[in-house]
Order: sequence, then C-alpha cells, then structure tokens
Amino acid sequence: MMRPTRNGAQLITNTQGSAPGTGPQPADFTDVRATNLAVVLRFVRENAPCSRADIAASTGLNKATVSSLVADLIDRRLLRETGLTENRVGRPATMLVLDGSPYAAVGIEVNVDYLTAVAVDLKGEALLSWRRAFPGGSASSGQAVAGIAGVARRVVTRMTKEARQVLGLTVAVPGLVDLTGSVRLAPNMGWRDVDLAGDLAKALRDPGFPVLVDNDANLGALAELRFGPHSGVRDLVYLTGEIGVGAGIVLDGRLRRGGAGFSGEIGHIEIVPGGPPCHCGRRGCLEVVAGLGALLDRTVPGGVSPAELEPEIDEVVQRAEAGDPVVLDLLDTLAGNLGRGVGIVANLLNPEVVVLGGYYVKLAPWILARAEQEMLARALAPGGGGCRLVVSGLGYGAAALGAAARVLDSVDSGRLPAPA
Amino acid sequence: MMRPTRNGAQLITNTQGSAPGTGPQPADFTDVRATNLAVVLRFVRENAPCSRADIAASTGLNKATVSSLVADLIDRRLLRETGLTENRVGRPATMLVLDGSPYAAVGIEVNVDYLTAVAVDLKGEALLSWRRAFPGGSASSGQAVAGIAGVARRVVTRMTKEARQVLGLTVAVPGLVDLTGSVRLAPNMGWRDVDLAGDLAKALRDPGFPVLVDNDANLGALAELRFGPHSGVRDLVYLTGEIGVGAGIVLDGRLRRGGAGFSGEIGHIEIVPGGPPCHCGRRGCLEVVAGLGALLDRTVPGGVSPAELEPEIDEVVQRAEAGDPVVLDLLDTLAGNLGRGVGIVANLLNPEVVVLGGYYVKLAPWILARAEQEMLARALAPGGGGCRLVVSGLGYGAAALGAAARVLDSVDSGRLPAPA
DNA sequence: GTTTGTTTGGTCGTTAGACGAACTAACTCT
DNA sequence: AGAGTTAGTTCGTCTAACGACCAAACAAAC
Repeated sequence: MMRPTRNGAQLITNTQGSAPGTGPQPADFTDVRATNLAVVLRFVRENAPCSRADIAASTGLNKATVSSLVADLIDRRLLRETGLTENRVGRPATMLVLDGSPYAAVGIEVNVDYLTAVAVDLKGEALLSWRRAFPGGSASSGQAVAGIAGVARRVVTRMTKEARQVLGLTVAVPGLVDLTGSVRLAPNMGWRDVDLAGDLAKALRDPGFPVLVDNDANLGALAELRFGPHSGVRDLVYLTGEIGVGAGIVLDGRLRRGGAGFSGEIGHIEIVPGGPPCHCGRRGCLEVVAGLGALLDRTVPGGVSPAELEPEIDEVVQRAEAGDPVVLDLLDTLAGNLGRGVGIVANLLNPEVVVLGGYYVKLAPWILARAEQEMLARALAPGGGGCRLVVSGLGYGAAALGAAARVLDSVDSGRLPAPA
Repeated sequence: MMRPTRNGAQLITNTQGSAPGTGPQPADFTDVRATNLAVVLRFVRENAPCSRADIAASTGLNKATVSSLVADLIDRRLLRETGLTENRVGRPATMLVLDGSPYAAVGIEVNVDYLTAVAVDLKGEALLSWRRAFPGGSASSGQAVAGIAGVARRVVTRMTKEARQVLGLTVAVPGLVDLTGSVRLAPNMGWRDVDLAGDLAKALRDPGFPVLVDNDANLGALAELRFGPHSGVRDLVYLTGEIGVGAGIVLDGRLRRGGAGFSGEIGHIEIVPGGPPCHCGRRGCLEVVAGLGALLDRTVPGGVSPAELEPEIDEVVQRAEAGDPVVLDLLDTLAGNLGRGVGIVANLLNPEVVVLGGYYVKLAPWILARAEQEMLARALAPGGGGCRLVVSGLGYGAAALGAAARVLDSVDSGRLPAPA
C-alpha cells in the first residue's frame, strides 16, 4: 500500500505560557516527537493488543520510528509488552498493551446532594468508585472545598498505596466555570466566584499533579466520547438531566467552551415564552419545562428536596410503568419540550449524536421516541442532518468519569509523564 | 527576555487523503517546516512591515531559522523585501511585507437576486469587485452552474492578464452545503442535491486551483474574522440578514461546521411557538419573526420580490428615519425576536462577539440596542458571558469576501504555492 | 575623523529525530 | 533442511532547527 499523502492537519506544539493572541506557536523537533508519541499511544489504546508492525502499517510511520517511539513509551511505563502471537506464518509479533498498573487519573463530581469520586487507570478501567452524600447545596464554599480536598487526599493515598502515580485530578461542578477553573456561578450549589481550582490546589499543597475544574456537562460529553459507544464521532452534545439541564458541546473532536468557558447553558434557553417561572428569574426556560424539578413538583406532593431526588424519580418510573395517565401525560409534555431544545441544538450545531444523561436515562422509555420525533420535525436539514438522539449508558457519575477522562486526554494529547 | 516554554498546542500535519476516523496523523519534518512557514507568514501579515529580527524576537524562533524561512517565502513570492529602516542605532533592518502582486484569491457569492465576485491579493486588498444581477431563484441549477463558471472564468483571465496566479476559488451559497461542497438544500435558490463543487470543477476543466463551496453564513464569519475589527477574537458568530437568516459559527478560531456541514441553521429555530407560518412548513421560525421578508411583507403592500429587496429596505429605513410609528414598532418587535435568537446563541456557545450582517446593518440604528438588551436579559452568565452584539462593517458581499478569505486561510495554514 | 556600542542578518557546525534499506530473528510450510 | 514470511533492529542519510560566531552598517561619543 502506498503511504498516504498527508497534508493539512495538526501537530502538538508547545503553547504553554505564551501570551494569548500571539497566534499559533512555531514548531520544533520535540513537537514532532510529542505528536508521534501521542499517535502511537492513541493507536494502542484503540487497537490493543497490537504489534509494532501493526502500528507502522496503520499510522504510516516508519518501522524504525515506531520502534523508537515504543521504546520511549515503555520507558515512561505507558506501554507494556505482553505475549507473542503464535501459529502464524513468519516471525511472531510481540504484542503491546497499555500498561494499566503505574498510573491513575482521578475525577470528582460534586452536586447538590452527592459527591462521586472515581479513579481509572490508563486503559480507562475503573480502579475506584466512591459515592457519598454531600451537602453541596447547604454548605459554604469553604466547607465544600475542604470536603472535596479531603476526598481527593483519600483517593490519592489509596492510589499511592497501590503504587500508582496520580496523573491529575479534575473536578466537575454544575455551574459556570471559567477557563481558569474558577466557579463564577453555580446557582444550585449557592456558589459565586469561588476559585475552586486554586483553593483545591492550595488545600492539597503542591500535589505534584494538575488540578482542574470544569463544568459537569462538558465532562459528561468527554466521558461519552471516550467511554460511550460512539467510536469515530467528532461532533457530540451531551445533556445532563439533573435538577438543572446543561449541555457539553464537542465539535471536531474537542470540547468547545466558548470565549469565557460558559458555553452549553441550554437550561436557560426560553422554550415556552411566558411559561412557568424559573429560579433564574426568567420564564419558560428549558430547565423548567423539561427538567426534573418541574416533573417532580407536579408528581410529588409537597415539593422536592434535592437529597431525595432519586427515590422520587423511581416513584415516577413506577407510576409510568403502571400506566398512570397523569404521569404519562407529564412525561410526554416533558419529552416534547426536550425535543424542542434538542432541535435547537441540531439546527445550530448539527452534531452527529445528542446523548441524554443523568436521570433522563431512567425516563428514556417514555421520552426518547417523542423527543427524537420532535427534534426531527424541527431540524431544517432532512433527517435532522444525521443527528441521532440516544441515551447514555454510563449511568450516574458520568461527569466524574469524564473528569478522569480529561486527565487521560491530556496524556493522549502529548503531556506524558517523564521516564523513570 | 527568556524564550517562553512552549507546551501543548498544535502543529500543521498532513491529513489529506487519509481515512476519516483514523485519528490524528503522525508528524514529519516537513510538518515542522510547514508550520513555521505559516507562523512567519501570519506574523508578517499582522505586523508588516517588520524585520527578520522582529520575527525571531516575537515568535521565539531562532534567527537563523527565521532567515531560512523568510528566504523560502521570498522564493515562493509570498514575501518581499522593502526599504531599510533609518535613523536608528545599529545596523538598519531590511523590512519585509507580504508580496501583493503575484497571487489572487477569488470568492464568489451567489444569492437569490445577485452574484458578487471579488478577488483579493495576499494582503487581503481588493483587486476586483463585481456585482451583477443573477436569476438564482428562477434558473435551473445547471444554468446557475454555467453562469457561475462563466464569471469565474472571466475573473481568472482578468487575473492572468495582471500576471497573477489564482490560488483558489470559493463559492458562497445560501443553503445547506455538505462537507464535500455539494449543496444539499437551498430553498431560496430552489436547489436540492447539486454537486456544485464538482460541477464547477468540471466546467472549469482542470483549473489548477482548488474549487470549494461553502455556506454563506460560514464565509461571512470568516470575513469578519479576517477583515473585521475583532483582532484576537477566537469565538465569533456571524448572522446573515438576507431573505433568510443563517449563522456562521467560529469557535476556538476555526469554523465549526457540524457532523455533516449543516451547522448554523438558526433561521429555523422556533422563536414564537405557534407564530406565523414559515415557507419551511414550520411556524414561528426566527427567519419569519426576525427576518427581512416578514418585515417587508408588512411594510410593502403586495408582497416582496427578491429582486427588489434593496430599494424596499431603503424605503423602510426612510420611514424609520421619518419616525413612522408603524415601522418603528415593527422594527422593535423584530429586534426583540432577533435578540431572543442571539440570546440562545449566547447561552449555548458563549461567543465573544455576535456580528449582524447583511441588511441588518442598515437597520442597526433601530434594532441593535433592543436586540442586545434582549440578549443580555436572556443570557444566564452575568453580562452575557462577555458577549457583545455588533454590526458588520463589511457591507454587502461579506460572504464573497469570506470566500476569498477561505482561500487565504488555506495558505496561512500551510498550503503554500511552490517556489518558482 | 576615530572609536565604541548596538543591531541586523548570515554562515557554520551541532543535534534531534524521521526515514529507507539492509539485516537478523523466529516462525510455518513443503 | 530449505524456502518463504513476517517482526523488529541497526545503520547511514537527510531535513531542518538551534547556538555560537561574525561581518556589515549604522549612531553616538570622543
């Protein structure tokens, strides 16, 4: 096969610390190396187990180059040689896999009622998954930071006991997070201008790994991209289905955060002009007409307490299963409104997939078809421009998983740990 | 000054012709060279006239490297040496500028009523700007292709007479254009599944330069990015204000076209549920409640003919200037609806700027303030997340200018003409 | 004028690292 | 055993960035 002519894409360059707006950075030999290391690492992640020859054949890199790159990755303990192939013509190949043992990526998701912590290895396999109650809505931000730091420390010591090096920690927050990792506004948590990334780094005092903070919907989208069944999809939108509704937007394979990091605030798009009032002060927001709060307010007498969200959703599910016409009608209305929101996304962004997450997953049997139909009816492009509406298979803690995935992404895109 | 540590961005690699979904391509020395050539070219574009020493100091590239890169660019006739600096301590610098004379980039915009063709040199300075009536709405697609090809040929021969080499041709179309340059749906033109890029390339028979087709709003956004007063902005949305309303979405410095190329169809987002019917079959679309057709339908007795759009807009402007309460009220309503659409964009994408183009420019004095206020009221992020609503200064033919800009962009991102 | 200092831009040798070809290793098949 | 096949390594080549040095060309100070 001919080596394909390659022309026009992108390589990893060093842009850290340069003034913004300076334009793209010049490239270096080290950039070539970093790019190719990342290419090999990603290839093995997606095709393990595979041989050096496989890598060379598929990526177009020279066999000699692949050998050198693989040796480097083995030095950094990112790859490991496993057995040989047998019963084949020719010299048997030594197979390569990601080395799962030396590293860990940590993700923590905080929410109004609970906190989820996960750690995964380089392969993305779960090492640890904790879930505990968390008084996010009532505690002060200082107490919250202390609580998160405490959990983070426990996860890190646990990983250290297993002889793993923590590559990074990312925290998912339901709210507006700016590009520095500071939480500008998290209404459900009662936070405003909390420099969570900075405070956490301080509380962990020189942790030796990067501490990042991001929006929960953004990280949910990353989780779907890495762990969901969407191989090859480069344009995806993830919708959280918690008390609020947020969107994580992936276009051309990367999260798009907007100018200040505040993209994806679909929950406060006006869907029903003059509709029911939202806690944000506006009316008819998607969150009010297609969120869970509104649903539960009408099915559960006496209002909803965040801490009791899950059992109440379960009750709705039971009543729907039993055929309760009131609940079915409410779900149908919710689905219609949700579909209108998804239609807006389909028209504006033309994603290949929109993934429903959070509690929407449990409600899917009663809302998915209607919502998809509504979306298709509203999209200008025939067939919705190829946009599919699907349900997340990741369950709760998708954002925590995505937070860990963000750490792995930074490795995949060239930020490798140093060799031993 | 210390050389800044560079880490984590991206380099131009060769991705042409490789299977999609293969993941990022490996890098090569030629990629480093291409990246650095592009870096120098862009630097000179933004800082001309400047010396080699300036380039080295600002980009961090080595002086020797810059000399080599500049020599290469001069060989390719992209840069030119101009006079020396005087009256300064030290050896005078030889200044470098973009060479405007050897090349041309061509953009053509087709619309319902007219066709605009522009050619610009490497600096982005206009070489030619034609506007002529074009029966886009009534002609068959075959006739339209022939007409466009005819204009393109005339532009090319004109450029050839000026001893310029045409680097590329891009055509802007108001409609859904897929990623191959095929027009899937252009309701106002009456087109469906027209392989415009292919047909044009055929009609021009081996033109020796790439022929591309893109959506008019996308190209309007590119025009704003390059020629508008938005230096350093990386997240921008451009709204066309023609018969239809479309959005061009730039995030992180590049156009985002969505999975099939159909992003930006803001015109058919439902703004007023149950509102007036739209020609697309739905009701209350942004296009109907904030587009020009709706405005003119109510101000001009007897309906609107596309060919007479401009004088009718002018009449609306005159009546607004005269203080006609009916017109002012209609404009205020339009502005409110437009602002709701912009609010959706601000919430979902958090751009730094939303630019109003097309005929919105003429109406700006009566709609801008109200629309911005409406947008700010609807954005969840305080202050709209920093989003500003502004008016385009590029006038008509912004899409044609953007079409030419797309050609320049491909040069800027590494696809350089061969040396003489 | 002469000297000194400063800045520009080019030359030369070094070095990182990808590539191609040749080579060795290890297996299967006949 | 020999032929054929595939895997991975070694070695030399080549591209292109980098650092150090140098000559040229000027202003300012003397």
